[in-house]
Parts: sequence; C-alpha cells; structure tokens
Amino acid sequence: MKLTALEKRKIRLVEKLGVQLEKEHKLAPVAARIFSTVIITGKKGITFDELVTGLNAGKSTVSTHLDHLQATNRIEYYTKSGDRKRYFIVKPDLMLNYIDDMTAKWEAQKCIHLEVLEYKTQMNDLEEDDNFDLEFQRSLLTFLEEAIAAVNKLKENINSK
Amino acid sequence: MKLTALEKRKIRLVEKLGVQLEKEHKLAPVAARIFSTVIITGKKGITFDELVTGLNAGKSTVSTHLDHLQATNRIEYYTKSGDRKRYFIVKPDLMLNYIDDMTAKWEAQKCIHLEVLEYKTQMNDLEEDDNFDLEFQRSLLTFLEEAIAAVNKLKENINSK
DNA sequence: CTGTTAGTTCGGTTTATTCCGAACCATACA
DNA sequence: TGTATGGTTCGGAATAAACCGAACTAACAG
Repeated sequence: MKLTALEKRKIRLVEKLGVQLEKEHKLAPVAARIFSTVIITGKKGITFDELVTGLNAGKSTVSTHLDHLQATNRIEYYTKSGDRKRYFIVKPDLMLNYIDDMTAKWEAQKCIHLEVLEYKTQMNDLEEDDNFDLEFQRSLLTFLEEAIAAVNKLKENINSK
Repeated sequence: MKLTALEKRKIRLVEKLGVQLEKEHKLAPVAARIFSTVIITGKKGITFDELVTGLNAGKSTVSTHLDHLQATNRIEYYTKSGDRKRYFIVKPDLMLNYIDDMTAKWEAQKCIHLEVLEYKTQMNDLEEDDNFDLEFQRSLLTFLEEAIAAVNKLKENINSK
C-alpha cells in the first residue's frame, strides 16, 4: 500500500491549492485549507475529525469554517447509516455556482459603469468642451457584455454533459 | 453652472463604485474611494489635496494608497508645467491589465487542477475501484481553457480599436 | 444513568489591517 | 535666507479577522 509518499504529495497539493483558494475566494487560511482538502479528497468525503487532526486546527475553528463553506454553497455532506460522522464533499454544482457568481459580479460592474457613463455624458453636455473621456467606460461595458455572453455559452456546454 | 446637485451625484457614484472596487480588487476602504474618484473624475485628473479634502482622509493615508495604486498599475499622474501638483488619472491600459490579471489567475488555476487531476488518476490506478471523481477537475479545466481563449479574443477586439 | 462520540458555542488572545497626526523633506520663489 | 506648497515617513491607536481552548449539548450505546 505504501501511502506515505502519496500522503505527503496530498499535503503539498492541499497547501498549494489552499493558497490559491485563499486569494481567489477570499477565505481565511484554515478555511481555504479545509476547502482544498475537501476538493482533493473527492467523492468519498472527509470527516470533521480528519480535518481537525490533518490540519492541526482547533475544533471550533473547523466547525466555524465548515459552517461558512456550507452557507456559501461550496461544500455539503452526506452520512452513512449507523455512523454519526459527516462526510464533507464539494457541492455537485460548484462549477455552475462559480460561473454564476462570476457573471453576477460582471453584471453588477456593468450596472455601475453604465451609471458612470451616463454621469459623464451629462457633464459633457453641460460644458463647452468634452472634459470626460467615455472610451474607458464604453470599452469596459462592451467587454463585460461579451464576456458574460461567452461564459454563459460555456456554461451551457457543461450543463448539457 | 449649478454644480451642487451634480456634485452630490458624483459623491454617491464614487461611494457606489468604491464599494464595488473594495470587494472586487480587495482594496482598503479609502484606497477604493480614491481609485473610484480617479475613475469618475476622468482625464482631467485629480490632485492629492482634492482627494484629502474630498474624502476627509489623512494626508498620510492618501499618500500611502496613491503609492499602492500606482505600484499595482491602476493609476498614474501627469503634471502641468509651472504647477507642482500631480494630477492622477487611470492608467490608459487599465482594461488590458485587468483582462491579463484575470487570465493569469485562470492559468494558475488550470495549472493546479491539472496537478490535482494527475494525483487523482494515480490514486485510482493504485486501488481496485475508482475512488476519485475526475469530472470536476475535467470540466473545470475545459471551462478555464475556453474562458481564457474567449476572453483573449475579446481583448484583441479592444486592442485593435 | 453513565460514558462515548461528534460536534457547537462562547470568551478571549493574537495578529493584521486601516487609518491618523505630527514631524519631516524637497522644491520654488520672494 | 525664510516661507509657502506639496507631499512623505514614522509611530501609534482603533478596529477587525483568525484562531484557540474549555465548557457545553445532543444522540446513542451499554
């Protein structure tokens, strides 16, 4: 079975992915390591206790972060009958949620920069020469629109599989 | 000229965009308000002093954040001869930098999830049944690849304008 | 009803972030 | 040489984030 080499590799991977998730999803260090471990552990799931001992973290810390990761639709758990432990796994629709969050952010950005564009055009109308450059807002808006469209198309592809 | 109504509107817009930037770019509150003000003020630029008084912030705070915003390629300044003030404006290539940062992040994600995929396949090879689900990594990887391609295409469009 | 397992809640410590004012520096110009 | 302008640097205060242990609860087992 010799697992030690592979286990070391898992630990390194958890750490590497953890750092990534910490920045990407703005998670606390331990929260990111938990999420990372859940992702890498896969469908068999990982228990509360394994996380506490595996990450050298306090039970309260793990408990809080597990709550948060569930509340934010990133992980869930299943149970085995006759076993009180919870086995944490990634949410099956994590990918889709991720994409939706991304496009939602972009939509919000679109909304605000539309307002900025409107403000700037009104300011230009009030004065003699065009003090405001509209190019930045305009190109940002077209970029956002097209990016949303492109990503939604990709989402369809994943969905249909 | 009656500017008061429009100025109030500007303040509201700065605040709204500021909140957005604070979350999106992970900036400190005042840093986000500065960036927001620079964006909304446009090509005529805004000075150190106008930022200090306009945002009711300390000089040191504004100084530090301006440094950071310049170091991270978000803003720059120009000067007028016979005027020692610096006029801060958004970097002309802000949009492109933004897109590049996005794709760089995606590339990094790709890289790590490739490793995870490799780890999982090796683990599956070692054991009798497939304990690891490869679907998540696989669909994430194809999504990332296509997203990078799609966004780079959009970038070309902006570039050629 | 006693012990064990599987967690949760609460209070507090440590650490990091954010911001500020006071003192400082550098340039221009009178 | 002094004084105004346009900032920068530094030390510290206020606040927020991250984590922990100890005490607790809930469910079940014997």
